Amino acid sequence: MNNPSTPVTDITTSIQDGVVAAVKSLYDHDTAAAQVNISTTRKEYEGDFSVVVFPYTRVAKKKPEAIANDIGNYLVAHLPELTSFNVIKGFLNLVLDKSFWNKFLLNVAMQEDFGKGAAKNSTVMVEFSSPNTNKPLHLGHVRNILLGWACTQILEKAGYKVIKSQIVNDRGIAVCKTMLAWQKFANGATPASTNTKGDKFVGSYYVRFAKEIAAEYAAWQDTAVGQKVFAELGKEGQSAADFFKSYKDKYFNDYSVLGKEAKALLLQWEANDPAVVALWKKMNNWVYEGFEVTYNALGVSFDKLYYESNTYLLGKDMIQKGLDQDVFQQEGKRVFIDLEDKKLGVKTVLKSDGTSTYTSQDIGTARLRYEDFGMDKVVYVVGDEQNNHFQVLFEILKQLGEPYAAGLHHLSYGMVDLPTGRMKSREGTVVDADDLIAEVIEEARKGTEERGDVGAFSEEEQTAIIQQIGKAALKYFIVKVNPKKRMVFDPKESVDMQGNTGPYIQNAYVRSKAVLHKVGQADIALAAQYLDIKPVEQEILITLHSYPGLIQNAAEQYDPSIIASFAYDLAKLYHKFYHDHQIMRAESPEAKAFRLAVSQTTAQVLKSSMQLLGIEMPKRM
RNA sequence: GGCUCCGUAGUUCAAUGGAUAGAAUAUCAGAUUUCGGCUCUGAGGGUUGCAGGUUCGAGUCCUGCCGGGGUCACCA
Repeated sequence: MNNPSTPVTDITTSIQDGVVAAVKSLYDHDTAAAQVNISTTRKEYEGDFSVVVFPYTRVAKKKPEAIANDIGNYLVAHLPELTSFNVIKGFLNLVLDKSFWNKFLLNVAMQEDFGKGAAKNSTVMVEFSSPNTNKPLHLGHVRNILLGWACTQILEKAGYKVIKSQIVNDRGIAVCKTMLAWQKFANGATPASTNTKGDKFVGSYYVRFAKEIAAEYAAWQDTAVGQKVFAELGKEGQSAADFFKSYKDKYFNDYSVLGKEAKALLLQWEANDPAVVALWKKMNNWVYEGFEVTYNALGVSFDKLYYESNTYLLGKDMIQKGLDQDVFQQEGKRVFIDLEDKKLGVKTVLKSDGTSTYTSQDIGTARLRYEDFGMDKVVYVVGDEQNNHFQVLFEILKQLGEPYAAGLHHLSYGMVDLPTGRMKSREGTVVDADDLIAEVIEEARKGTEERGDVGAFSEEEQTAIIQQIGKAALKYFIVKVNPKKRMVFDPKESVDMQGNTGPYIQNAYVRSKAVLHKVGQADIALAAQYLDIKPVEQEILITLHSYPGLIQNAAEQYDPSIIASFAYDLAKLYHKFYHDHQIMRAESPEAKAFRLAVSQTTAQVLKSSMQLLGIEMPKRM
């Protein structure tokens, strides 16, 4: 039963196993250890862990209190770590020997890699960020990136081999619109010549195209052709404005001069026209340079990049395989899958001209990834508006019998709203990622200067600390929310330093480090003799004890918010501990040594858990 | 309309089917302070959208409503 990642130390599994044995021995009934309901004892009762015994009333045919007594006696007799128990209703509260906690702290929690799960011999690819090359990153991407990054860190810590990847949407009509606008209106300007960040520079031409075509469209509406179209196709009683609003796409395809040029560019690109491809490469590289700056600011990186320009034609052989296996149906050149029975509708995978779709691309890309890495799990970090797409994709890959099909997961997250409502590009309420990062850092700078407590450091150190604080505020604010929930991002609250925030946790870390710095390292031999563990100290130990299990939970559920709450709880407890107990002038040398060990471990675990969220700890604040 | 996710203090968020639903923030009251701003202590604040059901036990599971989001493309 001894899992290498959780040696003797994981007392909860010992208790669960003990309960299984007790139930077998007392009532001759088999239960699974995982089914044993165990939790930490609530503060108002005596004990460390509690077992809920209600589930055994049926097999024992006794009152819950009697069962709890039976099992309690059995456990105390069989588990040396247990000293006593008490029973309240159906709850069996178990009291552990103080030496258990002492040993746990000194022998287990203090280990450098505490929390690290046993190697799982399983490779998981996490796909996140996955931007378009015609738009700079915004607040929505920030949530995606932070969630994705945190997942990679958590999975790695849990014992998986992790590949960080993104697929760049670098082709298509939108990209051609941007290129066209640059050709027509830039006069050869570059990011360097205009001193503009590359992605912003390119993005501005995408916006420029939208403006130009809107003007073109408006002018066309007054022409004889435009009026004729309205007269012929406009519905009874429909205003010209309403009609032309709904006619926009049709106009782009059938009448627009700019639209025609953009489409011609796309055809040239697909035909590998050297001049077009060269321009495309040049502009995309500007974008990548810009993205790199933002990724660096957020502290994320990737192992493998996929480009849609390389993958958009993939998947045809998979489609053929699916046709051979009768997974897909065909109608002329069009290939589709009928998933009505799964309530997922009918999805086209190849269009009637035989060209690819989003679905076929993703089928091909999944296969390519498997050939590249042989992973058995893939996590797609993508917004919840694509739930249907991924359900269909996963179902198809399953029916095709892909070996990794059982390990596919869509980490679907909700949109980020502003207090004023949804972000809308048309109304200019989109929060730019770079602006946001700059803003939180600026706010951190103001806060730090007001308190004036980094004055002793060099300019360089101050800047580093301020950046760490600002980024922590932003990252923690976003990642503490359960991913699947739509969240409200209040810029004001995001830079708060008080309460349930990143800087608050950083503060606990800095405080514990300062204690160690001032008072010295823990004397382990001396600390081992301290058994009069105080309630707050005990709470810290119980919290630390839960860390490895929570990492596994967070990895299984792909939910970084679990780690965020853990870090906050630990920070809060440490602040309280610091407030309640003397360290330097502790009542005994043993107590002092023990409290230093608590401080040291808390510092290390705070750092470790925040690192899982992509948050750095400053040296001082 | 079909499918799906969400609905918890004023607000933003917690709560492996377990004990009296918790934090933060805002508010109020004290304390402290050169400050209406920083810090500390405390208080109030809830029929967990509604109605049923399952269970020893439901915020959590099931059914039906109500409200909100998303999605129902030969776009990506």
